Amino acid sequence: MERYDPNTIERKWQGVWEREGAFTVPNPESPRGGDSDKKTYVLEMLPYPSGELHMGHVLNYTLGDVVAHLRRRRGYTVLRPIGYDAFGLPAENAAIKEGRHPRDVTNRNIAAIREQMKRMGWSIDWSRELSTAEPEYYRWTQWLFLKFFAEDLAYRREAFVNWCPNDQTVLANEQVIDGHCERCGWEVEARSLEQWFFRITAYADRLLEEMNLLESWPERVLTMQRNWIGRSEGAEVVFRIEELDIDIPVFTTRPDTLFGSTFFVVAPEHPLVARLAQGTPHEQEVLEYARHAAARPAVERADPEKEKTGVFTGHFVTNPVNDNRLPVWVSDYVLMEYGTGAIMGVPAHDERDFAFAQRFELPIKPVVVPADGEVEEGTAFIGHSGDEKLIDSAQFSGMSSTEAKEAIVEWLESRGRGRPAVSYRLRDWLLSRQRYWGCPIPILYCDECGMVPVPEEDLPVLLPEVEEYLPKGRSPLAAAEEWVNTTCPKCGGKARRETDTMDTFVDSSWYYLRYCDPRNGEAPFDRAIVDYWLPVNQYIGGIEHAILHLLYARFFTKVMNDLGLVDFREPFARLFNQGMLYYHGAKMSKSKGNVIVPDQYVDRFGAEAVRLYVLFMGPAEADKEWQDAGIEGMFRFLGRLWRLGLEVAGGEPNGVPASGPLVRRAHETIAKVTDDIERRFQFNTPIAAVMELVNDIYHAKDDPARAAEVRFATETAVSLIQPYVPHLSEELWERLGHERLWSTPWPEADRALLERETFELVVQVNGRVRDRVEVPVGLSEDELIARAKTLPRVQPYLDGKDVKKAVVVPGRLVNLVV
RNA sequence: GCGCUGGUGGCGGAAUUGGUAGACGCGCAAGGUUGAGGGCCUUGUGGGCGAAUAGCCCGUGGAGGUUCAAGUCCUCUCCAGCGCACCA
Repeated sequence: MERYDPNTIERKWQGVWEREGAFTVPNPESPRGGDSDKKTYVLEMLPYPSGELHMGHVLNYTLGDVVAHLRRRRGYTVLRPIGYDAFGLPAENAAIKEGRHPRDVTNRNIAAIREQMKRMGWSIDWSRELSTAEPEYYRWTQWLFLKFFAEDLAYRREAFVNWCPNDQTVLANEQVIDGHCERCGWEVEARSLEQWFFRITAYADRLLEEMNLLESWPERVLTMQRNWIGRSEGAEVVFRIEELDIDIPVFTTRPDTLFGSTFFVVAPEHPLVARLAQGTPHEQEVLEYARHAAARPAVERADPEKEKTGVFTGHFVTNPVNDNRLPVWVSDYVLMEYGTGAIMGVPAHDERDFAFAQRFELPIKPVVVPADGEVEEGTAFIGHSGDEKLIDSAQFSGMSSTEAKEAIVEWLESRGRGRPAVSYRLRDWLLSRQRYWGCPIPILYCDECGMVPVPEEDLPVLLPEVEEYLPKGRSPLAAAEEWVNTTCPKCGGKARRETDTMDTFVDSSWYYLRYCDPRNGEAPFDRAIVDYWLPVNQYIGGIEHAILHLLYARFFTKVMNDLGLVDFREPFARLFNQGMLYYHGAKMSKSKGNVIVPDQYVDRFGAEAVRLYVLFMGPAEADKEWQDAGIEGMFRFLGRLWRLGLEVAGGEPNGVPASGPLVRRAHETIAKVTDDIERRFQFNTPIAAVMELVNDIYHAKDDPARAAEVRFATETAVSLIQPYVPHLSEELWERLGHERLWSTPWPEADRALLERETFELVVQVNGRVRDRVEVPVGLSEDELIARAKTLPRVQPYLDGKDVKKAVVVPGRLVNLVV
């Protein structure tokens, strides 16, 4: 018999698909009238072309491929594009190392990845392929930036920013992990620099509220985003320094504890620090402390375990609720970036303030007590119920915490000393980078006109050629003098170009829209086409993008909705995070050197054994350990299916309508596979189900009387496994005398055949299984109990005992309680 | 410290609504096919007692509980992974 030769089969069908444009999907003629109920946009996160495709990608794209194939065969028009997140530091670093242009490195990597993807046989519409580093694409990234700029959603300001001394560039907050650069692991410094920001904080509430528009997102991703946004309701309370005639507001979530405030703290970076220190005996000490604190590494400063530090300024603020004078301190446990950069110290009810008060022997004054029970000694009493009672708080004493919050803020508001306020942990998105390989920011600086956006018709602002990519703390673009020096489009005078480039997360915040209309030269996309395809029905990617990419993309979509560019507010209706792959007990990563590249396995077992194995390994969302032996099992199964297919194809095509137990098994398998993929998003169990069917067929295939059954069941197995192994199944389908399985309607389970005439009744005595017996369906409960009692293996347990109770689960079991 | 997710044979895992624990695959063992090996086909394979393909007992990290019935629900606890963590 002809051997199963995956490489020949795979190459053959990949050629056919390409020639026939099997997975190319044109946009609807009139997208506005398109039936969006019959479309599916399946999207996987676009790869960063870092060199090679690894098994994590293989899992990601194979998942999407199964969904796409199934959807197509169920009558949907499926959009399934691919592209490359092509700008970014790794290509630039590789370029520096190899002495080549980042573009060459990137294009070489893209070519390699494309080759690998084609070899895997994914059903991608290659006509929509895009790269974010091509001028045809980044032109529109710049265009969008200008739209944001016009709306004041992109702005420039001097700010303390995260600076990575190794990569010589700034980082967004989201790219700093435990005070270290996400990419290279160096300790991040705080530096005050002029930088570009997107005003994502203006959308904080909508990013929270509009989560309810999402159909199906993992709860943990939503939680992570909620935590990241960190919305806190509270009040702004204005304290006053009489002798300096200045008001300092603070933000607090606990206005009910205002009477317990015994000190006041401002952040070392607070703009009033210098004035507070001026002329006091503490001046030198304060300024020294502020300078020192600002220069401290962020990691060290942010460690809650370390002892609190701080200095007294010599000044006092007046507490607006009781006119108490509170000493003003400077301490680095107060952050300039959150709230107002100043706090009221309430040591009795805040752990951090408690620690500070203990360190500097400041008074601790409890003003809230539990409704019942005792306060633990030596800690701050927080209280979470809201029922806690106020004491020593003037007219508010006796109120519950919840009542007092409202009453005190109201009282303050009536005196102009406070108001309700909301604070967020989320900061504006720092988007400028001092690196070469990114999208240039389309802004000019004119001596006369100031900051001037590049006119739309002058886009794209192309990346200039430079000699040297090595970062030196300023953008390498600054060296391209001819490019930097230009004329002002407003006044015609001298102007200089912005030399920073954009964070690559800007590029990937809208790529899913460009796929809809990738060759549009007039606009980033046609609105009607985008409105037809979006939202993405199923987005698939790694959990590592739970915050960064997904939050940014949601933000971009909301802004574009406000600008009238799109008519939806959330880009991704359903999100799925596949699990991480481990090898030899560790997360696969380049630095650990345990990345598995598919090629070696594709060479030996074919792409389809690899595709099958990544899905068979376990639940798609779970982290899993790659095992070489596992893939051999898949190869064996495919060989088994191959031989079965050839054997059946070589037999008589049987026109007699098939019936029998195998036909029923086939229909049960159809129901299981369809339900598992479509409803349960479970990909491993359908494979097991088809394997079971194949095993059953093997037991019947040598009986000539069952040839029709065997043929039907075999064809069903081939059809059901097609989304997983489209090449092999296509080949067998052809040999079985059919054409184009990829566009053959997905089989439907025959309800009538699923109905059974008998079932196996499980008989338990006192909850323990004692026997099983095949009985007809439709027996009454009493009849089932009677049948159960007569069973010889059950009888000994009933001997001489009364059956006190009998529980019947229809169609399943009888439990006799004695 | 707080939050989330998970813990099932030698291994990866299945068990969908509280109803037969261990599907399917790997590994291992036996038989068949074969000149041999590989491959393929068939059978067996959670643990214990047992000659047994007779039967019984134990068994889903641990301890309790609810229930006729618990891998599944509840309480406590241990372990692992992930997220957050001076955010007022």
